[in-house]
Amino acid sequence: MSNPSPRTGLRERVATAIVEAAAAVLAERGDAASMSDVAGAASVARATLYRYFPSREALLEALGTVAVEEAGRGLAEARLNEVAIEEAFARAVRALVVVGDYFVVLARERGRFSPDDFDERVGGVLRDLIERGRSLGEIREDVPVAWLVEVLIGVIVSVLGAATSTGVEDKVDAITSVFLDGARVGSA
Amino acid sequence: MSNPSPRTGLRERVATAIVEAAAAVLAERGDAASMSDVAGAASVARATLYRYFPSREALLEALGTVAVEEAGRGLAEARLNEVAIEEAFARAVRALVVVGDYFVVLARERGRFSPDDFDERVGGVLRDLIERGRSLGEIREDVPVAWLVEVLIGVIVSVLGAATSTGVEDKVDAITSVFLDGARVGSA
DNA sequence: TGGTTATAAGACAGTGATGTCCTATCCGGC
DNA sequence: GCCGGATAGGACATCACTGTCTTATAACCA
Repeated sequence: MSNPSPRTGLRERVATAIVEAAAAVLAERGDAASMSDVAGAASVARATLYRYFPSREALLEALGTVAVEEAGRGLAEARLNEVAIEEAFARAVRALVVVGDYFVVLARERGRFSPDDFDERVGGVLRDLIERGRSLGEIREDVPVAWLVEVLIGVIVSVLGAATSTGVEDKVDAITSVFLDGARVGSA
Repeated sequence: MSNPSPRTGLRERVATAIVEAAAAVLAERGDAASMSDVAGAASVARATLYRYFPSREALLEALGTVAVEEAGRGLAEARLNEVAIEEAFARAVRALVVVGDYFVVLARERGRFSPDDFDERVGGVLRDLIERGRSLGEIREDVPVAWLVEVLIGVIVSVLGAATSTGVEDKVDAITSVFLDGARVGSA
């Protein structure tokens, strides 16, 4: 009895596998997905799913926590305010694209759980980035910051949903470039 | 008995009022909204709601049909291929913004009902518009058309969701301008 | 191999939403 | 004022999902 629980390693692996499956299923089918769907996607019996997460709410919360954690950590590690605006946007987008389905679910379902955490660690960071760009004269001021934040999130989610099997950098480049410079061919 | 059904005028009015309420509720709460929520929002008894739409599925389908119809009609009447690209995008965006909550629900829930109708009357039109812009050298070719279509839809939905109580033209201008030229301050 | 623990599979009750039905009431047309 | 259809409000069965539990089996560790 040296360890409090002997198989804590495996347990954590299965837990993350379940959350991963939940993210995939919820990203695709949205709220309509049931616990059976999640269990099936995770190749796990429904009872096992409930052993790991005592309720649907608990699973959703865990998923949201992981998503906010990863997105927030990625954004924090990106040192956005230490690089030029364009590079900062590229890093921010990359940090969120890497989160993948987790971020899609988070963006869609934020407000139902932990809207404060999301705002503090993701929304607020994007807002700060945009405002820094404004103060440098690089980001337009004729559109409310809140709209730009929503648009950026929306563009990321759209591309993540539309992308079939492209590499991460392709998506990051496309999102960053379209968000910053639009769909029109630049004069450059 | 000159008319097949005497109160057909009122009936239609109530029906559209119900669908309107459904669009508002579903746009805000998503799939989580129940028939009771819709009935409440429409200020109608639940039984009455079921008299007009025999099932939730029927209500959703009616909502989707109206949304596709209005969006498709607006796009068709916009004569997109008779004006310059920028004006065409503005008209397309306006046609979809005017649909409001209907379009938000449609964009979010498309694929669950009538994905073909949506593709034919909305998605395809946007795709054609983008491809015309490409052939004119005005729209970038380094991002897949499908992505651009999704991004445009995503931007519209994002702004519609973020906008508090702004006028339609403000939203249209912001969406069109951000989609075409991005969030960065142009060199112009 | 033997003992321990997680798991799969399924039965089960609780719950909330769906869809049906009924009755008193209301409202528009005469 | 009167009448017919529509509505509000609520009771009711049904259904799907949730969450709990049991048992036989499988996986793991020593």
